[in-house]
This record gives sequence, structure tokens and C-alpha cells, in this order.
Amino acid sequence: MKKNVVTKVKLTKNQSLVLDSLIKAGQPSGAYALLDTLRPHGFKAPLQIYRALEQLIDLGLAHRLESLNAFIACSHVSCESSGATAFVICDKCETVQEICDESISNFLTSLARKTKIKASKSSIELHGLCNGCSAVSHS
Amino acid sequence: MKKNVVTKVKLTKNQSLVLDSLIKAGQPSGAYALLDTLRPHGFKAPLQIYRALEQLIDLGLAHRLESLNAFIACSHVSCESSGATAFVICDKCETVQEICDESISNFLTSLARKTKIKASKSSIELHGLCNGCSAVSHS
DNA sequence: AAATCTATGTTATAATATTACATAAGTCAA
DNA sequence: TTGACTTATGTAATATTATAACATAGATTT
Repeated sequence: MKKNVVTKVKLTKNQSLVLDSLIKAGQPSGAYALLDTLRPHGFKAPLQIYRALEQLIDLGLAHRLESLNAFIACSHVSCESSGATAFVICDKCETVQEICDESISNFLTSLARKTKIKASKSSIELHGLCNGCSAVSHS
Repeated sequence: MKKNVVTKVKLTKNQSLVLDSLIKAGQPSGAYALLDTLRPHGFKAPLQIYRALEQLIDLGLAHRLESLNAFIACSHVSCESSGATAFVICDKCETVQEICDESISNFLTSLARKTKIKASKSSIELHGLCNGCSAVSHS
């Protein structure tokens, strides 16, 4: 359940470009949206995106949101790399909160113990309306 | 966060067929795998599957596994319908444990409170090796 | 330099999911 | 029972997401 802890890694050009796009987006982005963003930089095929994403995710610099088939930059300076992260997603404004604390890892540890699984990967995603959006709430 | 509590619902023919297939499979099944299974029963298009699944999921009789893009029959006689379910998935034998207890709902409630979200849907999926598979563990 | 490994480029295709439109079947009020 | 309405279904086309397969280029090691 441990991910690579990144201290200093030289990203390749494609990886840097994809990470920059993710950070600029500040929202979940699909692979093809990233591809469109990066066409001006010479990207032509989805695989260039997927390959860069794979590395970024391995390095803990980006995450995949399973319920959206989308990707997002890690919001922690250096994500504690516990691999135990929860995402809280507003379905209206698309804001994502990335939560990474002991309550998450405790929960997952306990779940793994109860179910006798040797865990390697987790995905916790909570959808709803964020504070702002549920206040407004028209639509 | 409440789902429909099903006491007695008459499923349509397509819904019954899809649910039966899911139950028989006893494993996560993709929509197109279900389609192939049901071709002998006259199914011809993915939409027939997706439409039935949508209803079954609404009724709490089936679940979608986001990290697999697959579906599974609810393993609880009548899933407590709290909408707070966790799936523990063995990546080797594909067995899925469906956990639905207070620890899950407490965790989600607390996460929602901390992040000030009005939750409507959750997805918790833990991957790894189940007890049996991690014992064997060759490959 | 040869061997090797990693990153990249490119084309094609696989796998998953939805849109749009047509038809049929059930429900309910008048 | 008819008509109006809603829900389920059928079907074709297409959109979206992801990977396989193969070729090339650059960096690193021996």
C-alpha cells in the first residue's frame, strides 16, 4: 500500500506538460481533454497522455478518479504517499477535495483486516454538493 | 444518501434477465459480457443492458464497481440501502466482498461533515489479494 | 561500438457508454 | 373503451475512454 515517495524526480517533457495541464485545470480532467489542451505542444495521440499519466500517478503527483474516468493533480505538496486518499467531489462545480489523513488510513486498515485482504490499492470517492453549491442549490 | 428500499417490485423481463445473469456470474461482469450472455435471450444492443442495470442499481439490487467498469449483484438479501457500501476486490480470483455496516456509514458521515459536503453517492473500493490468494501467491 | 533500457511517436483498434429516434406495452382518467 | 400519458423496449449510429502493436530515438552501461 506504499507508493513511491518523491523527493526529487526529473520528469520527462511529456510528463511535465501533462502535469502542468492538470494543475492549471484545477479540476478533474479527462485524458482526451488533456490531449486537446496539449495539441499545440505537439501531442497527437491519447497514448502520450495515458503514458504520462501512468508515471505521474505512480509518482503520486496525480490521481485517477475512478468514478469520473478522470485525472487530477495531487493537491498535497507531497502527498503523504500513504496511498490512502479520499476524494470528495462536488457534482455541480466539480471542485474536488483531496483528503489524506489518519481517519482514511485507519478506516482502510480496519476494512482490510476485517475482510482479510492484503490491500494494494484503494479508491474512495464521495459525490454530492459542496458547501457553496448546496447553499445556492437552484437547478 | 437514502436509496429506494425495495420491498416488492416487479422487475421487467429485461431487468430480471440481467439480474439473473449477474447473480449467476457471481463476479463483476462488464456490460458487454452480460450482453453476450443474453444474446440467446434476444438481447442485441448494449443499451438493453445499460438500461436494465440502471434500474437494478436504483433499486439496490445491483452495484457498479467504478474501478472495474463492471457490475455485480447486491449480495445482501436486501442491501441495507444505506447507500454506504464498500467493495473489497481480489485482483487475482475476482472475488468481491460487499461490506455494508456501521463502520462504513460512520466513516462516510464523518468525511461528509469534515468536507462540508451534502453527499449523494459514494464509492469505496479496496483492491488486493484475498486470504486464499495471498496464501498461494505464486504469480 | 554493441547492448540495453527507457521514452516517444504513430496507427489502428478495443472496450465502455450514450444519443437519437421509432415502436410497443402498461396505466389511468374521463 | 378510448384517448392521453408514461414507461419499457428495439435498433442504429456514434461518442468516449483506453490499449495493443510496432517503429524510432535517446540515454546509459559494459
